[in-house]
Amino acid sequence: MSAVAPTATVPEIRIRALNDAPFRPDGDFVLYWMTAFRRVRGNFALDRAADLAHVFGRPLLVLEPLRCAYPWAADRFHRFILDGMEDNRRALERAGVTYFPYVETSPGAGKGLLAALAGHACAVVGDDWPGFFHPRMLSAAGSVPAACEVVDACGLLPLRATERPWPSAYAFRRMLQRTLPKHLDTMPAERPRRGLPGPAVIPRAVRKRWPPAHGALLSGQIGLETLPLDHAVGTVPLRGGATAARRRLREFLERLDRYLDERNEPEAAAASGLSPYLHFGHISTQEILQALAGREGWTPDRVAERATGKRTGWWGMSAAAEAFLDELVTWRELGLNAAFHMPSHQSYDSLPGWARRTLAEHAADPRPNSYDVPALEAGETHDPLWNAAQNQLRRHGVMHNYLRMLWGKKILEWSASPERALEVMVELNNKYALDGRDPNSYSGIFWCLGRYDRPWAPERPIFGRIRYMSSANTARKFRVKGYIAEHGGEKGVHVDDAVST
DNA sequence: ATCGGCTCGCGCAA
DNA sequence: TGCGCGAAGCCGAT
Repeated sequence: MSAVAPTATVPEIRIRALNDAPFRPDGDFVLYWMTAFRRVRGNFALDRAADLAHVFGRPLLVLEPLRCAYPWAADRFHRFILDGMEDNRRALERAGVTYFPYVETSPGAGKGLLAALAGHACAVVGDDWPGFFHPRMLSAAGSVPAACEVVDACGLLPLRATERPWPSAYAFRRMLQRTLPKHLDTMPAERPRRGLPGPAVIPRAVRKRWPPAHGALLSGQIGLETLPLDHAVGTVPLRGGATAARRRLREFLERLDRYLDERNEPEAAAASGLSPYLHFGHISTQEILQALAGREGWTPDRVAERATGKRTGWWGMSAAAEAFLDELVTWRELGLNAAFHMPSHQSYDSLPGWARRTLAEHAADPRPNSYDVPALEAGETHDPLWNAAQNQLRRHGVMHNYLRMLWGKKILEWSASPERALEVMVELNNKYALDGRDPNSYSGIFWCLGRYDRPWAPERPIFGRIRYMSSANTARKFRVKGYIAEHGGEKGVHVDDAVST
């Protein structure tokens, strides 16, 4: 099927057919079903849909749906996604592409919309994403009445460029250094293709049953009170969408030199803060790499010949840029690799053998401190640094990178079993973190339990040979007083937060 | 302040 | 088969 399809701009390896239905050249439009890469720039899936629309001489219709009944659905995620939808609405309007934002108003209301539109389409193109509910959703989507394919716009390395899960960042990095160069010269488009026929006509019956979301909902003039969400989780004072992502990227690059020495300092705003935007697909790795390249005067021919697996020296950029790229590319795509190749990556059994063994040997150790979920959730433990980190997560939807590790280690220490610790981490992270439910969130959580890590001595209670971390040592190594003052206790609540609840 | 040792499994060189 | 090496650690010795 893809033999008749043009692949001028999108590499074949990123395209996957979900069924063997033939293209329908006399369809009314090509449908792009946007669910993971919620952006118009740097999006191979949108590029592919636009290529097909061009070939068939038909309009492109972009459907961006938002369900309300997925696990942990809550105001903060809805608001963040809606911000992005408003950006997409504007950008597609400028490009002359028809945009259909759909926001479910009751659980399951959106069921049937994709199939109904597919019935009129030359082809359906969707987002190939290995995390959360996507794999199951995509395998069901193959039954729509049209040719349906999904495109991998996850990162620099196509998911299908590897054939197995990697056990360590070091080995994965060495593979990347060998493999990435041949993928760096194919970049997605910087803006949606112009000049396609249009507008696409959405059938009346479809508009009637699934009315497009009101502009005032996207722009925030209408609130989320009427939607069936967990309103108790609250919103966060962070704007979503591609425009905010781009602004954040520019700010980050202005202070990139601080990244090297200060990214682990809880009180320094040295980290990129891009994780929520990457999670919802509001910005692409390629756009970030291009911005770095511009700042560093870098071109792909600067990469080293030898693949050593070392963290620095391969890209041929400044030390700070390379440290950031190791997060953005090595660690992020390592998480995607796990999600893609290990359907069990969210289950305890996917931990390495040595980790499960040592944790099992200490499963019966007494737990001097233990807290139930409500106490943890509210940040009411004996540990002020941990409480501050948890409060930051609950109120802001993000947590400082270094403290995120400590946060997980303490949950292991305070839980009745490592399996229970995993459940609690997943619950709190997915409930409150904007980048929760991301493959990277899972690799971060599993790292706390030994994934991608090695055993450490001495063998300790509860942890066994799992790497141990303590709040006392963290306080010794970094400045944390201001962080605790800012996020600890009731007076840490900001005006923004008070407004949001 | 800095250093080594602790411990396991991998991937590569031999 | 051996060996070097690893997301951010910890602890005690110097």
